[in-house]
Amino acid sequence: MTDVKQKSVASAELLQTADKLHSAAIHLLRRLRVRDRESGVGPAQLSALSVLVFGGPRSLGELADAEQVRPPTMSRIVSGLTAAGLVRREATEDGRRVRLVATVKGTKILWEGRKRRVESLANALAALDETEQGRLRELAELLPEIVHKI
Amino acid sequence: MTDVKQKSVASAELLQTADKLHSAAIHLLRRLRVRDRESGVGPAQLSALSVLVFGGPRSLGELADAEQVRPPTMSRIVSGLTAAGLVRREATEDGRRVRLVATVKGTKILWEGRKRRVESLANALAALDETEQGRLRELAELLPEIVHKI
DNA sequence: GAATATAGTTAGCTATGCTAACTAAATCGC
DNA sequence: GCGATTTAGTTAGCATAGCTAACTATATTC
Repeated sequence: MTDVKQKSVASAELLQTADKLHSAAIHLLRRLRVRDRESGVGPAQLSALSVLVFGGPRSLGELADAEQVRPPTMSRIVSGLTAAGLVRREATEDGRRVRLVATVKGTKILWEGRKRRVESLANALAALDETEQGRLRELAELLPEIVHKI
Repeated sequence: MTDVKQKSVASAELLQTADKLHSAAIHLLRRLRVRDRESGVGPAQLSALSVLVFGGPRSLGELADAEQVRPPTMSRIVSGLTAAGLVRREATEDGRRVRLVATVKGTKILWEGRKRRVESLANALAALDETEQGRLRELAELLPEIVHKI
């Protein structure tokens, strides 16, 4: 194993933690993508749609911020969503802004995908004991905060 | 909020957990991708490279399985890695198979990326108390098992 | 009212997923 | 031992998703 100089001291464990989270995130998404593909909606579209469904209507720029992508990227994601009839663009008083709203169809599709995901994950969780399930639930609560701070 | 019929009973909490993990994974990767881009190596390439560096040499098919992608996808990822001089293709006794080996340069680049990631994540973790840091470390151990079972 | 700032879109590049169809090598069956 | 089948990998072609640069249109500022 190559010897690498470290600036920080406490990094041996954090290094492993970071790598495991990174790797787990990659593989988790790959697994869930298989199920998500059944909806015919891409992962980025699904994630953006979920913000609109659970967080309510907002402008394209706000949605781009929430999803941590650039406006042109979100513009194209939204184009796909509107073409699929999952999101509606509404005009606002400010003629430059749009208000993006999830349609009934979009809301329904999102809930169905959510159901498929939890079925997949419930399968995996069934093999864990209750203590581990509880810890996983804690992690799910903790992660958004951490991600927000990166 | 739309009313959706549920097949399973215990899903209320699992539903939330699944969704939060999904969302956290998406946003974690988006954040870390910013740092990973400094290496000039894409996320899929980086992940495949990490398997070769930490798991040792293997064939393209094995690598595709490990990364849960189809052979053609892995074939292209490996092409990028070899073009960048990070991975070497070696012949085996079986003329159909290739042995993929991380080069010294590839190993070095991976370690540098790992360092950048942990610096980003250490920053985020600094805002957590030690109890939470410990729990996070435990969960990072748990995640790969779970992902494997999905 | 002209200059500037802000919100989104369009164009064009790269990377990464997929399936279908192909090549080449190994193995099986007779 | 030789044709048929199986296996490993590649190539071609399509879609999604990231980005920057450059553009349009609307608001705001001076």
